[in-house]
Amino acid sequence: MRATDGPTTPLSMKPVARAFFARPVVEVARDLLGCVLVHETRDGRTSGMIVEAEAYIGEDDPACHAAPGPTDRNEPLYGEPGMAYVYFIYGVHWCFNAVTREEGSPSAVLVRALEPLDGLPLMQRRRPGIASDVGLTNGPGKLCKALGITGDLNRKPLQRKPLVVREGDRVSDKDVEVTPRIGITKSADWPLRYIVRANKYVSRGKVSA
DNA sequence: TCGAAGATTGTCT
DNA sequence: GACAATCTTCGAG
Repeated sequence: MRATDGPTTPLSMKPVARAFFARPVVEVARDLLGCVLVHETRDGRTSGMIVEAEAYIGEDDPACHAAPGPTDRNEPLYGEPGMAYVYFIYGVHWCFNAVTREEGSPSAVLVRALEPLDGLPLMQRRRPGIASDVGLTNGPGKLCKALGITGDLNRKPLQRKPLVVREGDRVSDKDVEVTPRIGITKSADWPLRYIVRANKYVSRGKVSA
């Protein structure tokens, strides 16, 4: 299945090329599954395999931040594909996106969940009280906190440190599941959420008790 | 200048 | 299952 049969480490994987992001956003979202997000800070390195991603399709998508047209906030969406778009939400959480480009349309992929690989102790330090590794990164706000991602990384290229997306093992089509997006009110039924089937690190949106 | 909404999460009932 | 926390952004007046 994944990188369990070799000495593969995130550092031995090469960063994904900028051209990877200069494609239709739905293709990028699907292909990001299995890739590895690596963040290096002075505290150490944390990384995780992307197991859940959502596509936001430019100005024609009511749920996309670009829907109202260009503003100060969504300006990164109109910039170079392959950049980070990090924004603060609900006054509490950071969310990480990768900027893509679909025929000139400002679009992005929201990374919603990771399977932790490197720096587990550091992630746990950043998220005190979380005993299980599953709970560290199974949500967009959670993974940003675990990896130490903040607005400082907004508009930073994802091809070089400190924040890098590296090539991982490609997830086969039969292991990819497509569902409606989570946590939004506009065009919420559009099937633009891509997840690794049966992966326990995938978020569940509104968690039911 | 003011008010409302938001791509979430954790806690309480 | 329901709701509060907390703040940035944007549209309206």
